[in-house]
Amino acid sequence: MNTPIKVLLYEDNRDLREGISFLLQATAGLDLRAALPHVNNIRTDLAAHQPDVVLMDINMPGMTGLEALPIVKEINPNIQVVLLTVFDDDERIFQALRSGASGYLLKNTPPGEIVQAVFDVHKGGSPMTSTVARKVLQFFQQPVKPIVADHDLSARELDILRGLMKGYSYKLIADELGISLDTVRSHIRNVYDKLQVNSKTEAILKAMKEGWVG
Amino acid sequence: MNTPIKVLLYEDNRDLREGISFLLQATAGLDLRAALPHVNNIRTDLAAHQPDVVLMDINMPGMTGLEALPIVKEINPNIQVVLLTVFDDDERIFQALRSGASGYLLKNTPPGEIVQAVFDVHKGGSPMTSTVARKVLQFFQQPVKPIVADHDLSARELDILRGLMKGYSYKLIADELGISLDTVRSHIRNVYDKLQVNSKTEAILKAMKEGWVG
DNA sequence: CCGGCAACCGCATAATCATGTTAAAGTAGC
DNA sequence: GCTACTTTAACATGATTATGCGGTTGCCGG
Repeated sequence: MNTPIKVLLYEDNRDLREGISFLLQATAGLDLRAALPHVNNIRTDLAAHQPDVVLMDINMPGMTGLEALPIVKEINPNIQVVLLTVFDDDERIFQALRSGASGYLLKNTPPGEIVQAVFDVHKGGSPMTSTVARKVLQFFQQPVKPIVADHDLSARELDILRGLMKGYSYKLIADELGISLDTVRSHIRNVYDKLQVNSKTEAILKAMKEGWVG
Repeated sequence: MNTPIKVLLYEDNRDLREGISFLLQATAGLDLRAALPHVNNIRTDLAAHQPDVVLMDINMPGMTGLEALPIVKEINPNIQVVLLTVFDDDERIFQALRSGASGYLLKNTPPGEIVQAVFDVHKGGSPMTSTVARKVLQFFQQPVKPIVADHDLSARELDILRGLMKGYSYKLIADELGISLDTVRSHIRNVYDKLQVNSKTEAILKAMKEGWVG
């Protein structure tokens, strides 16, 4: 990999922009194509500079980095975008990640690591401030839903419900569990009572919305 | 934060275990309580050492780190667990994250960073090898489903399907759309054909799985 | 020991659903 | 104009589901 990495920087704060620019320029292997104060001409910028990596502040006058991100990924999904921001609220982070950001650094990140991050994303990594990473992880762990509440369903009744949620007919469920069709009916009746519904569909929808099972 | 961080290390490979142990012991601010070759007595280990951070290999004789992880989080969710492994397959990673791992390092991580990772998790971060981080991010981005494709369902057919997904009966759907019961049947028939299913439940489940639910 | 509950089973009836067949009116494209 | 597809609709039959009203076993805790 001898060709330098083409970088585009967006940052409205002049001091910061020039500071980071200086570092990027001074780093071997990087080719800073432009350092711009706003992202309003993102399309022409991209066309003109064909960057490999875009470093982008979120909060800028005019279009924000969050708005520009989908445009970048739409034009060329191979461009790696690293967001640079002072905000670490969940909403912004997840929106950024969903839109295709490859990295998310807080502005208190040491300059050296910002440079490192450029190399990181370019070789397939995802530089993240540790607090951001933690938030992402918590997203996976949260499936420990707060409300495992009521249920009231017995083990067998859950078996039956799971059957329903697989799209099975009563007969199939009966076969699967090795019990009689009438018994399945029996259980289903009780499930309906407890869930306060009166059809297969409602039961399934409720079960899914409620989270438990499946 | 003056009290040292209490660390527990699990690693079956002797050389590695002793290498990491040495580093941890030599680091100010860390208190390596034990370095064990297997995780089979995890409960008593935890009780005896009250660690703040657990470094754990995944592949060990007897119980694996992946199996031990939920036990650790169950006993004390405040214990930060960092997994240390040679595997980077999606399955393992996501299982680990779901089970409550706070960090996930590949074994080619430089020893110095492993030590750094201990401090990281302890102060709320989530050290991750960059390739792992990337996989995690891709998880968020994938909702940009490859195919919004086929459907093939007409506008009216979608109306009917939405009715089903609200748990409505044919009759209710007919009323809602101001058409006859038989017409609803007609549409449903076509929906079933196009979705390759043959029951309300299957149609709903398929519709949800296919994503265009809302 | 007994009452309560989970799990099992049966029979019966009405409602709903699945499916076949057929067909008219409208819209769109060739 | 002809073809294709959507939307509407009717009639019919069998399958499945929803409910009602019974039962018999066990097991558990008071």
